[in-house]
Amino acid sequence: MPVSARDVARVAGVSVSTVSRALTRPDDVAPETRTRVLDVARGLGYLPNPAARSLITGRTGNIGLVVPDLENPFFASITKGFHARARSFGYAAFIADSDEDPAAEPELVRNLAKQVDGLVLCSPRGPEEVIAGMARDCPLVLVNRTCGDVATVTVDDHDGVRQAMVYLQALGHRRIAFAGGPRASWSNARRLSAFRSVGAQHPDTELVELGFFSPHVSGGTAAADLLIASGATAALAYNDLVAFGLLEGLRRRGVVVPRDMSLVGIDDIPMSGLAHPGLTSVGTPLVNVGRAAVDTLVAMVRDPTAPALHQDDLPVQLVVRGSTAPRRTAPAHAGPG
Amino acid sequence: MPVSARDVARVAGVSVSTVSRALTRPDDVAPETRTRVLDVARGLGYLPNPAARSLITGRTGNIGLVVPDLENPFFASITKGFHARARSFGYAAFIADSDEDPAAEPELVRNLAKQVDGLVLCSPRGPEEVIAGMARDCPLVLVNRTCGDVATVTVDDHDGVRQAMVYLQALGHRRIAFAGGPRASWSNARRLSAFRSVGAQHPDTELVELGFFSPHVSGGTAAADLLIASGATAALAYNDLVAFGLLEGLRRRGVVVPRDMSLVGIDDIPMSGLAHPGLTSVGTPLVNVGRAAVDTLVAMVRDPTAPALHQDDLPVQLVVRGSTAPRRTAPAHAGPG
DNA sequence: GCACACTCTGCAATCGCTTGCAGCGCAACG
DNA sequence: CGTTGCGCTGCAAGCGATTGCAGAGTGTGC
Repeated sequence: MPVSARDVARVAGVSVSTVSRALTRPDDVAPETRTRVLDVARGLGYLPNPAARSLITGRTGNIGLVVPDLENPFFASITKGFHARARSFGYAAFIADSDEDPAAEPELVRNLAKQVDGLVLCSPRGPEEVIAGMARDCPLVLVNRTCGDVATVTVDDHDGVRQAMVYLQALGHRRIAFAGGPRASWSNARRLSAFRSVGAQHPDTELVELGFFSPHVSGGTAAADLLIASGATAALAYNDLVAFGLLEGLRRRGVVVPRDMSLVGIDDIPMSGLAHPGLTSVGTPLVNVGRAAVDTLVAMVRDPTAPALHQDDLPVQLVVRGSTAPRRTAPAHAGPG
Repeated sequence: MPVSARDVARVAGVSVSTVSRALTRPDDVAPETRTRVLDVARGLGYLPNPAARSLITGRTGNIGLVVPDLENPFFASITKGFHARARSFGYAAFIADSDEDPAAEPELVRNLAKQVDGLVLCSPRGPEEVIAGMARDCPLVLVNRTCGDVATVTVDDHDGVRQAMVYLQALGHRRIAFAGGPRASWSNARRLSAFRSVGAQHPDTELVELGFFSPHVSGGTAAADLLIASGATAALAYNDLVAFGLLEGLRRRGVVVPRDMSLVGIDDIPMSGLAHPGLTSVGTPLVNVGRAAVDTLVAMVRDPTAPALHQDDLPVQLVVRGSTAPRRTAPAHAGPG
């Protein structure tokens, strides 16, 4: 039933080699032979068997993406960009979801390693040694994480946090809280350190670190009461989901955003514009991150000898919406000052 | 660098055949030989080359999923379920995003067909003939769509719409609008027909069809003014995203949900619980849909002769949140009745 | 007219694995 | 002790493509 190069060869009256060449190196074959072969191939609906091809060439024409959670809009957007770019390069895309389990990462990578030309590993949670090990299994690009000289794509977390804090300060906030993400998260470490370093440059502003929370809505709801108790008038969340959780938790306690509390998220996932109030957030070019990762990977595959690329600190841009407002001068339980 | 069966054979002092058998049919090999081979294989970090294996067995160990939009939380959840189930069966997962372009569907399927044992095609928009054609390319399972005797997984749209409308009627609403999805959408056709048929059973309730809209938030915002003009006191949206758009559009016009208008979505995507007010929605078991699709596909692959499976009308359950309320007896601009 | 160069095509080896078949050794049986 | 049967292993033939090499055919230059 499936049509092979032999069939095309027979019908076109040439050898299999010629069929192969007509498809892969058209210039090596006489024009009229080429068109005849290609016509027959098209007519028969011939598609080369990728397994056979990959067996001999060593290349698969596939690349893969490993993320912690496909349902998380942050990774969903990256995945979208990844697939679109992969397709434009002619690559098919494998996907894997580690379910936030660091132990699953190396297993997924190993399973995929042999059938891809390279992998993108997104926000891996595992230790450095493990990541270095995976990089040995197959060409690897890290997103939101660095590890030795493994290729990377990262966003400018520091500048993002800076933009958010400068903006909150401009609104008059002088006590700003940070609701962190997972303790083991590389992004969280970066954001937290940016939070501290920006704060250190503004002695008139007090910082409050609320702690480490799950990177989901539940993390934010858990942090909400701590935020209220902290006395801060504004908060920066590890990401938008945590910010949503804060929003929800605050609402339950009757704390009105942005009147009583300003809230800033990070990532600007698509739903952030839909919430009410709209969430002010540090806009990350999510789809571009996916694209950039593919570009980096393709560059590696095409020239394996080149030094690892590092597309570091992709620019971010604060998107101001309804969750931030000037600090109220009167206490929260009174009317507007 | 990569270790092949030959390497394992040499080290273990056996032939390649024995290595192969030790891995694929352990019972055919003497216990001590088997353990020796397996130990050596593990020690060398041997993993069989999937291309070589697939070349001869005809099976790839991969399955694929084609969706219209990975960023849409609806499909993201299905994708998550798909991947989890695939992995539990030992399959690796290809993913493809048609970007809502019906013409892309057959192309993506064709590109993937040779390297998967089967594909799941989610909410395809293309015409029947094209879908039937794809089903010829490789084992296919349709989600949210039927086509001849191609295997399918569908949810009980009719009952979902019925639950929503019965609930709205119980709240006193007697003029109910439907903001439809894309004209070519099979799901929309089903939901619309359910809307009509349920309405027909309740002569005291007037139905208003607002028209066809894009299945995104933008579709809902576009429909909002039509909804206001319709005189309806409650609306059912094609899906949650459209409902969000309605919510936003109504808010802009000062129409308060649920006080002035009750809103019900369909799908109950994860973010629906986070919105404010929380969106009442027909809960679809999204992750289960992904799982069910994989189960169906695996059954097909294991027994290609069996008749196509149809997991039709997976049960749905209305989830009531804050976007629905009893109909106000006084006009909207007055205080509560 | 001959040699040489060049273009195009086919032969055959090869990628790494699976699998039918044959062969070997051993135990049981007659 | 010879035969049979069985359990285990190796041989070798593929799977469907790619590709180095050789050879056929044509054209060019001398």
